[in-house]
Amino acid sequence: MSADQPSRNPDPSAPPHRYTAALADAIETRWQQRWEAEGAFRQPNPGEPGFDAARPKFYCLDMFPYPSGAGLHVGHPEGYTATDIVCRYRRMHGFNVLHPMGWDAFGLPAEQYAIQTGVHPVLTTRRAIDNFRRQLKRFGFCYDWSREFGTVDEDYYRWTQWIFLRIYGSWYDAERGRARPIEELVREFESGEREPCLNPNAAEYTGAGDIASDKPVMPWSQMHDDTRRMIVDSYRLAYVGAQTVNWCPKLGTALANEEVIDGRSERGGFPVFRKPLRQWMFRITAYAERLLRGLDTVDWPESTRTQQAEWIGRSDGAEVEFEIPGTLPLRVFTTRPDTIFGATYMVVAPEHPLVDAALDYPGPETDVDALRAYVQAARNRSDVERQESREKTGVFTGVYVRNPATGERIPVWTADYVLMGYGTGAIMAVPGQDQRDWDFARAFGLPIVRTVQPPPGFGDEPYLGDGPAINSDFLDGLHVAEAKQRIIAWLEEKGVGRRRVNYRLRDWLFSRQRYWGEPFPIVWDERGRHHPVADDALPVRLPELADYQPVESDEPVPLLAKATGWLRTTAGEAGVRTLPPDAPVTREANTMPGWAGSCWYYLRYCDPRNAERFVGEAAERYWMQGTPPLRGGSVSTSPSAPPSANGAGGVDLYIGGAEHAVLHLLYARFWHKVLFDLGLVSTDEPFARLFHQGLITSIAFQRPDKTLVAIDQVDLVYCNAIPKDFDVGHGREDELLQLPSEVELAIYKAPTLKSTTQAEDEKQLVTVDRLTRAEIRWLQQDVFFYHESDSRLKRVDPTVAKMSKSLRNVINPDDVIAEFGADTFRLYEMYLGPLEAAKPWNPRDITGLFRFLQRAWRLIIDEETGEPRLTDGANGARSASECPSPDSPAANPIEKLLHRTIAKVGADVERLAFNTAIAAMIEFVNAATAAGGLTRSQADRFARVLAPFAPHLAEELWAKLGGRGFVSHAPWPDYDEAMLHDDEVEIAVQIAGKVRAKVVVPADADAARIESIALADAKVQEAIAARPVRKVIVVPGRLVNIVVG
RNA sequence: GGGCCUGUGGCGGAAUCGGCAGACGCGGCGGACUUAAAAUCCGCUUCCCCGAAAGGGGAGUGUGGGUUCGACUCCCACCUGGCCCGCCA
Repeated sequence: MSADQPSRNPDPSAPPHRYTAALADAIETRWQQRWEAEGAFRQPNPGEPGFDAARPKFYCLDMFPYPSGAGLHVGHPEGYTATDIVCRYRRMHGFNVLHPMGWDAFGLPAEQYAIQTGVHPVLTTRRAIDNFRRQLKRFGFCYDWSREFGTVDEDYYRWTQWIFLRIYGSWYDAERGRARPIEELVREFESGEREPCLNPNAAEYTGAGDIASDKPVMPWSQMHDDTRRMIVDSYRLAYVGAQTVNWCPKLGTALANEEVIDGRSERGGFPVFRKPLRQWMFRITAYAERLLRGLDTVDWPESTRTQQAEWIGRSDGAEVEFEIPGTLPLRVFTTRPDTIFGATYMVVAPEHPLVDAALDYPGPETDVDALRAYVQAARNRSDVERQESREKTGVFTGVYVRNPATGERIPVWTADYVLMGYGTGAIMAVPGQDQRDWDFARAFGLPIVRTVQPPPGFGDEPYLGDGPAINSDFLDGLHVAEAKQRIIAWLEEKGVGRRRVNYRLRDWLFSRQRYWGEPFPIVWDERGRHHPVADDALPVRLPELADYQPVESDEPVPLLAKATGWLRTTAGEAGVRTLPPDAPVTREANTMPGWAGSCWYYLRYCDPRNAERFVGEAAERYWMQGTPPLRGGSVSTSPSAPPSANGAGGVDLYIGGAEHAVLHLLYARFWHKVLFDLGLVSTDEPFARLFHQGLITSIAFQRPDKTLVAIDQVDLVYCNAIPKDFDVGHGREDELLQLPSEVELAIYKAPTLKSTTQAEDEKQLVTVDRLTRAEIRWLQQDVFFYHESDSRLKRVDPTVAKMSKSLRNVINPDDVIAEFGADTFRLYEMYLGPLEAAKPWNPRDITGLFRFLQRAWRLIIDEETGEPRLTDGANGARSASECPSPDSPAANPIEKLLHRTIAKVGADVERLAFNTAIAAMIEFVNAATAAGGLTRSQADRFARVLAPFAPHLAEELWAKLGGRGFVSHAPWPDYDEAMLHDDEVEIAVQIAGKVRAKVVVPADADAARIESIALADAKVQEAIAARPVRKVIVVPGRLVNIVVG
């Protein structure tokens, strides 16, 4: 703690052993050193010395941080404190606890920072990690730091690359519903068991709709090697595909849609083009159904499961073929095949092959110039731009198809509201039952036929609801669900359609043109074919690069292409066995995206130093599945062995932000399922229980027009003395504050983000009587003002806002720890409110938790001597003689309350309700203080209850009380169930729903007895006032409700 | 446009299964201690009305309806604030 930091209680006259910030700092750093020196939280693995197989396991994971140069913000310790409390609590219950921490350190921000400052990301990342580690250790979190690693460590990304190769070397067997090694596919082709044709389920081939149905022209053995390769590659779970991206030549990189504004880059304003780019893709779509179904097996927040399900976006419908005379049919996907009789025209995406065909071989009605102009304009527009305007645009292609249901010839249009990336890139337009089709038909004068009868009085708009079919031949009268079944059966019978499930999920674009990421373990030969680097040649190290400025180019050039010495090598040098050693090769110069490292880090924590395997089998099984370690050597896991029997399990508790609800959690599940299918991990899902901590927000101020005011941009004033019915003129911008004439304002700068008690010269706004100079305090209402630039005083309202640099409302955890200590910080964040809720940081409130720790300390420790001050057990008893044996308790209310506190805190920790657990401890300390103190046994047990929350203070108390070892290792105290119940309870008596009296009844009284006691009560009789009693409801232990006539 | 969440004193929040609304903390007010202040300790603190006080009465969990002996809690509609997804056929 630096000397100029403010600290609590600087008063030298305070007792020498008061719990001050300085004492907290001394206690906390001392215990942190002892924990570290003695390896207090080191958790051995099965088979290691000190491992206790008799204990149950608990794997509790935090989302590891991206170590930015800015250091921790207050959101990090929120989730980390929560898991820390649960881990400490479970450890005290005798669990083997795996509680690791590491660094998600590859990624864009470090690289951007390097570009700006010229400092290499290796250095900035190392510095940021050191700072994060220092900050986290200062919180006293019980991580097993011996398991720490970063995703940038060669020992780690070596295995990230290894897993990539496993995915690359796998295909998804749709019949068996799981991934298998690619060699098994090749064997099936060789044996003739499987027809050697392109993968019919490959997204990159289904768009056009034709290739997939091609039958093989020759057996596998006679195929050219390149043909075989193309077929095999079409099955790989990692494949090279062409994806249209936003390409910015000036920045030399592809940009996300969010980074492109009006066709220019958000940063720099450089032009951006849509360009197909050769990219590594993951066939995550193969897992769509598994990823969807798995959501039912995990204990996750409902909202997150819903979000993932919607992201996957399953829709059930049909694929229908519309005949085009003289060529292949146009295939569409629809969720409403029942409306096919109302399909009056077709629309294809501007990128659809049919459009190109129409341009190359225009029909008599094709307006080639208009079509070409429209298509070019549409293709160059980004998705974002396409969505900006809902105005329907489009051009007729000149092509007609035949509606298989009506037999009618209907026109094919192209329009950019149809997307090439979904379904088949073509739709049948049914304006009668679809808003978009309706709008389009209206705009271009196309016919509208209703095929579902709308309810009477329905307006001039498409009808999306249920109703009997009309104008639909044999479907007429059927409701939607039944009509769907009937028409699908009909389509299948006619051979022009089939039932089909479609997913919104797209394949995962996995390569970036950046420097600061994992290199791919792939090389390209001279003929442009990819080859894997052999497992034993890993890692493919990220080359040193002095210049990581983006490459300015019209053609995509990944940054690693600058490392020419690294880039061009030979197969032997690169460790590629599928080519002769002297064959020249070019390394894959793309890098993996930031998500890669976080897809499997939870597995590495189980066994982070393993040099032979990405995670040891026994360790993985023990921590992920809970299966006891197997004796007598290794288990055979042939890659093709079926997945282990149940596959249930995963990380027991995973806490992190909801911003990862979809991407990280979906990507990690995908990798995990591939590893599971290959028999490399033992569970089907990685995270059994997931929880999101809420965002910690801060304050900002809002002008009447709702614009936000940064807290230091204006001269803020804090006031709690405005008369409550005083109108401060909120409504008009230019209205000045007008106070009654006898009042003048004394205005001081407000200490908005510091605790008010520390502010000495930063006085609050007060109102002063002009005659007497006396301070006037009317009421308890917070009113805030600021000086506008014209120096007029105006009112602003405090509001909740995200912490941001621009609003100057960011809290630095280091400052808070310096002022109060880590234990207070931990308690404060946990006391703020429910863990999952968004909560505003209010510096004013921190002091309450600090005072609680002070009272807890003073309850047990004499502030003069620093030694325990304990009572003989008569505390709270009516008299010492009534309480013969110290903690026995019947007559000792503090003992009873302690039992209840132990029970309450334990139950609350289990349900992650830390705020109410802390409230219970505060109540206990207050009651015990009032009662005069605790016995040694009570103090001992209380220290253990406090330990998960304020571990440093608890260790200090424990040591002073003569406890052995660490309180962190002490068992959680027991409670006596009998102590939780009173002999007598006070229950409320309601007359007609209003509480009119309270009566005391024996706790075990039955309903009839309670009723008679209640009715006998004088107040009750008075309230009934001789009205007839209609009914009496008795809820034992709660209340009596008397219904009168 | 769709989906999800949210709304309780001056503030953060509590009420775990439909059963005494406001636990606990902050802030505020009053008191003790002190030359004084800070710190600490004690008491009061949802609002309104009556009362010197003890006490009594009424209202009350965003708004309006409903179910129920009883609703912060369940149902319907609406409003506020927030988050997510968006022409997904």
